Amino acid sequence: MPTANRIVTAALALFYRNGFHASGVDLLSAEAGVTKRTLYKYFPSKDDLIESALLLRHEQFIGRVKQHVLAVEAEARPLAYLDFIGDWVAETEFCGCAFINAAAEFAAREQVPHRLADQHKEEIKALLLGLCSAAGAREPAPVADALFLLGEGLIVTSQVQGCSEALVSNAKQAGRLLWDAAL
Amino acid sequence: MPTANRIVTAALALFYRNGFHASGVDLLSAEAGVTKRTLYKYFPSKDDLIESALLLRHEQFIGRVKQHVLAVEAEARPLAYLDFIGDWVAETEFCGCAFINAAAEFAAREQVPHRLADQHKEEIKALLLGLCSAAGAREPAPVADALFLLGEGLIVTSQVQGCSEALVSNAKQAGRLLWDAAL
DNA sequence: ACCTTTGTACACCGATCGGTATACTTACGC
DNA sequence: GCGTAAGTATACCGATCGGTGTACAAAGGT
Repeated sequence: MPTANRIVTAALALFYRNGFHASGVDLLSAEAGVTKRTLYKYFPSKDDLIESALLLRHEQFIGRVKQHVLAVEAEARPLAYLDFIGDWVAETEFCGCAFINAAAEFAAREQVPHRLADQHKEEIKALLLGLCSAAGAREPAPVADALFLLGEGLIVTSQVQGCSEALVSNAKQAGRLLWDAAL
Repeated sequence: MPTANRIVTAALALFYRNGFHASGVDLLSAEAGVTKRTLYKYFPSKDDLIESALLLRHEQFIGRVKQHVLAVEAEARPLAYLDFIGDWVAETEFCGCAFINAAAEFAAREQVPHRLADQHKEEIKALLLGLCSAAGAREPAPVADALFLLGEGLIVTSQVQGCSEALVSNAKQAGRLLWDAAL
């Protein structure tokens, strides 16, 4: 694995687990198994590393969710999105959504991490809208938004309180009810 | 206003606007109009100040939501919760939920701010469950969870992407549909 | 009148922050 | 075999971090 990728991968993991401000460059380089000097050869500042880590996360995440929803027939894809979120929040390494965390730590909308979070969520919403439309919703936008919001709620609640099977199940049930009403 | 209250109020505002790690003690004391020395007379450490600020926030927030939902008849209270969230996220000073932000910055569950966030959300969920029960839901728990998740989704999405009228409206519509189905 | 409390002003502490300089090793291409 | 690029090791930079020591001004209670 090329050095730059090793660095950004390790950085993403540490940022995700530890937070952005709380992860110092010394720790980042140690975690990547490289010298601070090497890290700065590839990423001219910590801000650049944060940006690269979030871009990597975006690609990874979008890939995972697409792979999951495209594995089922078109009519089931909107609800498969909630299934995906439900599986994700149950993972032991789950630490919330990296982009929500970024928006929380970089509160100003103009800050790069916050803007990346905005774009990431926009892409997820667009994907979900397409799925709802293709699955035959009469009005795709309202149900796509509703499913998205249930997913976001599941993400942050699992982050704050830990994953609860009952909550995941209730979220899916609500999603099913909303989806059936949207056909 | 007593000095300690001035400090914790200013601290809460700054933490909420700026984040916890990003708000230094020098800035905190300046914002409170008080010397760093005075700040440390009332709060032996920054961690203590964070804890006090979050406790204040909890009291304020629970008070506001109760006041809002109790202003309408019992049958309308579950949906009035979503109305409250919808109004809140549209405020210009809105910076997300202070407790979700705290859980994001203090990722480990054992950290005090994260634990306070857990307790805060638990209290909100209990309140909502009571409202759903009193309003005549056949099974209060699933619909209470669903309304809660829609609210949490609305909070984080408005934080990341800014408040959108369409999104708020879609959240309320989904809530109405879920609530009608729960009677 | 006096003493205690409350707060100010400000210099200071060690540690850590993001980031850099210098000198050295290693490996690979031509 | 030699030059160049990649990476290491380590010491260092100024700034800021959370937190403290000290000396002094005001104000209130008795």
